[in-house]
Amino acid sequence: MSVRVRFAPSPTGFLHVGGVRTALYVWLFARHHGGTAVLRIEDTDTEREESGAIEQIQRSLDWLGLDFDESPRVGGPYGPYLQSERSERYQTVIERLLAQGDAYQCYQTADELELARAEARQTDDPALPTRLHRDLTADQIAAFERAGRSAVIRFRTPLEGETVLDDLVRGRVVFEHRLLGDTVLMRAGGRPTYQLANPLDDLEMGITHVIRGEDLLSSTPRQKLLIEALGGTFPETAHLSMILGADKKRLSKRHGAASVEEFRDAGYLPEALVNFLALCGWSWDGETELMSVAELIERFSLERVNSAPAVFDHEKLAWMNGQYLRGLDMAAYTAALRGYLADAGSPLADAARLEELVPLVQDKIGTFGEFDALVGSLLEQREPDAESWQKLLNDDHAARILAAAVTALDRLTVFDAETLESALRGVCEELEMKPRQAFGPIRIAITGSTVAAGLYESIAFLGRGASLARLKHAHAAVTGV
RNA sequence: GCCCCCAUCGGCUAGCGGCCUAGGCCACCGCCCUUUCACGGCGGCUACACGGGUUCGAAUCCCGUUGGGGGUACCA
Repeated sequence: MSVRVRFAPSPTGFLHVGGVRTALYVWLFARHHGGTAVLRIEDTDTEREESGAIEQIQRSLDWLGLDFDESPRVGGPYGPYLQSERSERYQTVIERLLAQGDAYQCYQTADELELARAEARQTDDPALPTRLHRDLTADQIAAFERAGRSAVIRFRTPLEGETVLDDLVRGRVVFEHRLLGDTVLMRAGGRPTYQLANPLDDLEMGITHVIRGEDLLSSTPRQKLLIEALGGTFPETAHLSMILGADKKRLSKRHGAASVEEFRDAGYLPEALVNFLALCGWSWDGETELMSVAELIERFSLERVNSAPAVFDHEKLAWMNGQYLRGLDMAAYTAALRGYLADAGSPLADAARLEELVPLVQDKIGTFGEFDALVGSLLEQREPDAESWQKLLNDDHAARILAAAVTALDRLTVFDAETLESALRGVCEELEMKPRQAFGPIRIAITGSTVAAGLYESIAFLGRGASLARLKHAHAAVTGV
């Protein structure tokens, strides 16, 4: 049987790293097995839905290169892929469950429920409050209806026995039925809950493997029972551990979880994020770190997914991004950089000589976000970094050095990095100074900062006129003229 | 409270009874390279949560404790 897996986010906001990791594993699993990756949007809770969230999720997946075979956008044979458009199916199933006696109306008010829950805390039957209306007589139902109460539909969970789950990453997990409670399948307003829509859609969409976060592990037995009541076979499951923040707390939207788009905006490459996330909870041989998407697809397996939670390691991601950046050829680097700058709204995106700067920065920066600080001043005239400039002004040798540099560079007819190097080394000899000492003021004069790309290359890029102008400007500032 | 999951260096992890005086990567600390910052190279630091078993032998299996996480919604 062909593998069919799904990623089923709810549109409550942006896609964060935990969600993406799940999406990635789902996608890798599908691709590895030559199966089908489905994207389904679980928008059963209109209250929590955020407008634009679906588009944002789709955009993030696109950026990462996770193409889903069936989705709200591209459609597919099992659509619609928006739960809000599948209402009649849920209604049909509810009627069937009611007729079978596997579901029933529950008329409890919120207050009654809360009271019952408070009382139940003292007993050894925590699920009791959920089944108070499980055996209502026809008269009682009629009375509630006459009183104008509306009912939710609950699943009649077996009171005895247990459900065993053989999870692909967690192994055997056993749940006692008496602790499960009677799940609400349909809200009073007639809209389904996740507990109904999710497993039912999995069944109807022919999903073979459910790959999702561990936060959904405890709802699994209820879903399995429901599917079995419907005569269906519950899919295999793989529950992934949570991704934690530096404080070991679960990463979530309200807990410092970065959205995919934040990584894009910070200058990360999608390939790097994918590689990194793949390794966040999975490993191939424990040694190999850098893997292309094709390699990930070939090597990915649920068996090698780690069951322990993982702390999101920003440092390592940054390192990995640098590895990817350094591996790009000049054309690809330029294109990616230009794209990044354009997205960031930087005027440098249109710079004609952008490509010439690639050799100056490629080995130095870990994200495109660092590009501007390093060489931005070579592309446009800017105010120097205040701290660096102060350092220049405080340097007793600055005036001599800058004067000598102006003289030396003024003589040059060829203005390439090599010529500049020998000329500047000549300056050092003339002044009897170490390059370390002499180049500081020159760098600040040229780039406006103590931290910059290679000095000779920077000067060469700037060109004779601009370089001399900057050196003279700095000289004037230092001598107070 | 109750239920479920998890537990190897600071972080990500390898390890599925002897190959482990525990390997790789990131970070960190030295040194080298060097025009700053980086990159790169070399070296170093540091871990099997604890207590009981099982076994000739345990990081690896079992039980307990502790700690962390998740769930306990007419959220997903």
